[in-house]
Amino acid sequence: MEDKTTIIENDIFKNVVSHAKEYGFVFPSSEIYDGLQAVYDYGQNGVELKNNIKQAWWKAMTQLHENIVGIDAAIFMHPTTWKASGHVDGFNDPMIDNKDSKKRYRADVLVEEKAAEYAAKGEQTKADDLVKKLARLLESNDLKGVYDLIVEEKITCPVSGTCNWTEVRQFNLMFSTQLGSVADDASTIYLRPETAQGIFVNFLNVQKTGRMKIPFGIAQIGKAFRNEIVARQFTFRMREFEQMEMQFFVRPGDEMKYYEEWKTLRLKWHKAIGLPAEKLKYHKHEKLAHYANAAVDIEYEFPFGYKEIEGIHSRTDFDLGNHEKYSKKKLQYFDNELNKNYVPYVVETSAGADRVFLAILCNAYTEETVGDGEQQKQRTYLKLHPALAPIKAAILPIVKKDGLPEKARKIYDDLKYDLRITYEDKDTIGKRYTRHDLIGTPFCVAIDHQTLEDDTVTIRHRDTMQQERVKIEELRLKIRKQTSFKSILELC
RNA sequence: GCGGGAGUAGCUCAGUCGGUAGAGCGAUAGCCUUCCAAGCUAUAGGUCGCGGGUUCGAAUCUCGUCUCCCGCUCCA
Repeated sequence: MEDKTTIIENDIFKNVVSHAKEYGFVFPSSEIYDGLQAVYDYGQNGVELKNNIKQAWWKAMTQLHENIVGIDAAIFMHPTTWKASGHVDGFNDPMIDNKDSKKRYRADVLVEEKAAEYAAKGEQTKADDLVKKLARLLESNDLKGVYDLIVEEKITCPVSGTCNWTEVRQFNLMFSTQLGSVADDASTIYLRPETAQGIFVNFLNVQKTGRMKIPFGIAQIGKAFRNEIVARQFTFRMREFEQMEMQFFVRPGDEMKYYEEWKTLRLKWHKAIGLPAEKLKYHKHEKLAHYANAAVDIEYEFPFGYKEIEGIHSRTDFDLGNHEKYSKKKLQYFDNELNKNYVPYVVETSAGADRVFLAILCNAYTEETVGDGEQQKQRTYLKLHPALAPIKAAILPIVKKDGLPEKARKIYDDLKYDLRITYEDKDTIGKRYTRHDLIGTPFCVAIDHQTLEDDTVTIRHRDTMQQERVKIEELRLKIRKQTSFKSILELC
């Protein structure tokens, strides 16, 4: 029973992926060259949808909170940034696999365990030598040396008991590149693995120039890059992805209060953009990252299971504190009420734009059987929130003659400055309705012969297929009202 | 990284015993048409993922490689 459900759900996901490609939402990157693993491009409809999601987030953050402002920091940052953040040391692990048990280990951990074994047996010198040797090899990035050491020491896999190892590979989280036209070691920099650090290094700039008073937040939307061990599930886990992050700076000791507040507010936002409450849940982290003292994920029930779409972390003063240490610049705030300086604590909300996009797309994808008996047929459409839909309305003359196209063009030209709309007169009206259902256009405006007589048109609603007749002059207000971000923001 | 499955037109897929590739939908240009993809005509689109090998001949057999999917592993 459960298997059957999984299969059906996987089919639905496959359909969503196909649909995303066929209707211009998401294409595999460099597809003509066979694609590039875990990299995807957004197509003509995808970019509109994604931009709308980002706007809904940006407005919810900056427009609705007078104490939150936005920035747009560069992707390139000073290399020391990543030492301070812990990314350089924390995520450079040498990995090794045992070919018999198929288990993967941290190579350095295997050697350290061996050393501990020696120590336990009272061979302290031997243990110390081994640890020193390992440190030297890691220092010089000598992976072959680490492998040789493991073989030399006859370290076996605890599961298979064999010494049949693969070579030692480096797991590098960050992508590196060269800054400047002359390549040398000194100019190696990283593509940022998270946007947060761009906010932290600008903490004082924003606080001072914006005269921000704690508590306050800095929001940012931007690309981030990570090498993933396994990159899978379509756009869910990509090497290049976009984050929507907000760092909220608070008085030390207040962090749990704001952590709870943002936990609630962020869930509300996901509901407001159309994700159903029953498919959203919190997932509390038991194991915390090096920088956090509390962490929770907001998960959405994708066809392939509950997965994280946003993380809310209490990051303490870890980041600002470390940047103080490494930069030797004081990153503190003078609190008038307390009459003292301190390094603020940080509550982070970090949503994946691509993940929210995928959740919205999965949720919107609807296959329905409509009609009875012989008339019964399948209908596929995207039930997108009107404010998020790539195209807000299609302007369609019911036939391509009798002056209807001209009349429709006039309406289109009049509305195009206010609304993202399209004009189409190819094919029967039914086909055109269907085409727009498939990309989630909420409204289709039909111009018929009656229009020529009394300046009224019909509006056909995507979800219900119901039509209403309205005056041309009412169109603008009516469509703008229903596709405006206000309907989302009011729920945030 | 390991194991399993797959890759043929934009999409979904056929393709027999090895004999130089098809359908449906979609697209394009028209015709017809007053409301939900279904009428008519025409057209475009594929070195069968890529590269070797076997063969007179490979979409088909074989080896390698790349990409995707499922499971394991790892993960902030």
